[in-house]
Amino acid sequence: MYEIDSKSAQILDAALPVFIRFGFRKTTMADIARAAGISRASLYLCFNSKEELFRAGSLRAHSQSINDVAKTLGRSGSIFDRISAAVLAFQDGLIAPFGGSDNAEELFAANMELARDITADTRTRLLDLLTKALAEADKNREIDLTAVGSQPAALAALIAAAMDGIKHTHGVGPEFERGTHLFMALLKRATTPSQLRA
Amino acid sequence: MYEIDSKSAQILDAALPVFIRFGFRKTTMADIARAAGISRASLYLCFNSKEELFRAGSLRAHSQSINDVAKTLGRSGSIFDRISAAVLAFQDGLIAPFGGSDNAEELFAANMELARDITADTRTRLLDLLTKALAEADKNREIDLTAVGSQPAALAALIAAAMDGIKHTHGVGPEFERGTHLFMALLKRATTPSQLRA
DNA sequence: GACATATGGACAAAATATGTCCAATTGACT
DNA sequence: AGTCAATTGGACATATTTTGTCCATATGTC
Repeated sequence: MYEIDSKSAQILDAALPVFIRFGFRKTTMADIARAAGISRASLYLCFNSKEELFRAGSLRAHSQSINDVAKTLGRSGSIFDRISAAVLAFQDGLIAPFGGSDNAEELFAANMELARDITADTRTRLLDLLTKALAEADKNREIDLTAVGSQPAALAALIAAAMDGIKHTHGVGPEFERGTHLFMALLKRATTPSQLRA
Repeated sequence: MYEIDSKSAQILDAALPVFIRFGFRKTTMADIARAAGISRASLYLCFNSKEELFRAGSLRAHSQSINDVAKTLGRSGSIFDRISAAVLAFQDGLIAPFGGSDNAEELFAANMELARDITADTRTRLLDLLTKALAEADKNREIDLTAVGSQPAALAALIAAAMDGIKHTHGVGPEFERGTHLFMALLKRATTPSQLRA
């Protein structure tokens, strides 16, 4: 749906570490051009402004992450293993690169200012993917949603919300992973069909 | 000799991490004021310009380091153990804080531009301290400089030069420490008075 | 040669930073 | 309450940097 030629992609890849290093505000188009090994004039041939470039970068990162999620959900394995791996992949792609940076906050704020829609769209798509995966697992009797009186979409929303909360309080390190696994274990136990339980 | 009131010191301590994070060029007086928890107006009461502030910071760092060197050389122990510890202390104080930063190069360049004299003075004082320590050890017969046909000042200069070289090629990590120890072992073996040798 | 693409440099306009100033505020001390 | 010194936000002119645009000139590629 979104097309990005290889030149633009190369520029965005070069721009990311620059934004991480300096933050959005202190990063100049000259900084990015230098990092990408091209002239400032050429840079403006691809992106009309720093805002546009940043949006493209955000879109690229979000697209890659949601792509990873779809791919991960499509693998074999139990539904919760796949969801767990997918959610971790999502965080790895979108959050981890900024996690260690002093400028993470400022960059996140810039993203909310300039690319809120992209972030919102991506979240919608994430929920969609989770919902579809849950619905299919429900149909296959791998899980039993009636046991918790819920619908796939509602459960998908809960999972995403819980991930947000865990990320928020536990950070993005290994603690996040542990929290995710625990949450998934709870979810698995709660939705295992009764005839399969011990 | 150089007086710095506690307020200025507090400001400089707050400024250091800011310079490390953004580099000299991208750091603004507003950034520093914010980090120090004071107003920009107050900041200008202490330092008349960013250059002056940077010089004061450089002076502070160099003074602290040379102070550590003097203290370390004054301890008990063999002359080479003391010199080794002193040189490591010098590097730790002056280089290590910047070592990990992406902006180390730019900051070093800024220092050479704005505070070359301070750096040169400090080096002179370092050589002086080393020279005095070596001369005393020579007088005490702990070492025998005639064995290598040298004078304290010349040997001190060699040590400092070697440290520079080791830092330059080995970096500032644990490799620097290893290189330093090896060099000191060589030096010790070479200058041990013959009547004490195996 | 024709063509598309990249470049350095120049440029005005916009945005930021610098350094200075002052009236108002704060808080400690008498 | 009154004095004093220190700190502040905000205004300000100036200087510097950044932006976004343009073009004449390379630098290949077909």
